Amino acid sequence: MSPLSPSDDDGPPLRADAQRNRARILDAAEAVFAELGAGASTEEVARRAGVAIGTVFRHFPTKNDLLAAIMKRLLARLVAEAGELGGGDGLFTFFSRLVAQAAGKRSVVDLLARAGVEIRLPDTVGHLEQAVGELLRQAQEAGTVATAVRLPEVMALLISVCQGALHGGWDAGLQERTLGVIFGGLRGH
Amino acid sequence: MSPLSPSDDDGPPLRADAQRNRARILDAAEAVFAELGAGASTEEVARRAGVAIGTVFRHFPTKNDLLAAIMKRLLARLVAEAGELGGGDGLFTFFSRLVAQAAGKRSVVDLLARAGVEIRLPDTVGHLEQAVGELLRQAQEAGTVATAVRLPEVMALLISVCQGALHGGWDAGLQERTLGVIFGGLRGH
DNA sequence: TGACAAGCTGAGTCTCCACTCACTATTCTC
DNA sequence: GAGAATAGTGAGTGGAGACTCAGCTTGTCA
Repeated sequence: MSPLSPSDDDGPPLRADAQRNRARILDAAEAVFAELGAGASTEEVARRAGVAIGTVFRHFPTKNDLLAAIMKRLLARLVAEAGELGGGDGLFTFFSRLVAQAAGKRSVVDLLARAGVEIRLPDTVGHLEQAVGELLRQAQEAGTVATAVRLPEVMALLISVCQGALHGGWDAGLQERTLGVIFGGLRGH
Repeated sequence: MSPLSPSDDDGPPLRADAQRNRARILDAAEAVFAELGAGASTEEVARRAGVAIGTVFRHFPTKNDLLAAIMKRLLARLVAEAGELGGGDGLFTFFSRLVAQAAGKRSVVDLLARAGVEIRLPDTVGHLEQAVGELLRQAQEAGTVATAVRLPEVMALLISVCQGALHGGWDAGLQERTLGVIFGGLRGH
């Protein structure tokens, strides 16, 4: 893994054009990887962003760095989303939203799956676990989730169901029924 | 997709050495893809099988054909395994065994996920659905699974949980607790 | 056992893709 | 607005991996 990518560290601030391009590249990469999976070429990202390929590599020295940067944004968004939920149904809502996203976008899941393997993002992943943990706590307090349920299996289910939704191309009905089974299991009865 | 691979069609029977090599290639491929995922090189498969790479391509004109052949064997085994189970716990046992396999081997899941995407194996996948459907029917008859549960969500959960186990590297305890939640959901209370 | 078909071999081709770098263009600073 | 620093460009490099094929080997069958 390269050292910190520009705009992450505290080095000299980026030039205006560089900031613009960096944002364009991130957006393009997110879209491209969402459509084609993490196997999509860096060239395609550059084309979509409207920059030369060299520019992509200037900002993200390796393809992995680019993936990591996207992953970080995605996770940060999820954490934010989780942070806004709560109460008895927060955890369930979070599950549903994640799955709905996963069914359409390869990136979320393709990347989620890589966390901890090729990409190291312990902090951000930790934050997500923390946020989900809080949702779990609130749900258990409200009595909508059995107290025997622990965080690791909730995370495991979250990842599983995203993977499944992605690969299986679930429609809305199947999503609902599948989650229904899991929610039943979480409730305990 | 290429036409039928040798030994699937009814053309002239394979020569003895060809049969031997075909079997070796399939075994090697299964092992290699299990370890390294479907991205492993055909060269590695040839090396492990102790044949030249040309031989692999003689038997399986494209890498996809090779993957399809392995997939077919894997699914056939799963169907056979499902066929031997039954009663109130058959479905649960099947789930547990699949997940236990998935946690160790990339192939099962990596390939399961591709069914219907790159690889076309409608018959065999259909057979698996049929076999799982029978397990579901028996479990519902025995009262261990709620009657509201339908086959599609069972398949969806099966695939999800395999994906999750694969990517997350679950240990035995996590497997058990995660499946516990799902089993609870299937039971209905 | 000889002859022919079937199968095996592996160096070589082709394509794709991550990544580089010498050069040019833009922005910033004073 | 000029000079310096920063950023952009895109043809080029290197490597990996799927797939081919001309020549050699082996099994089969009369």
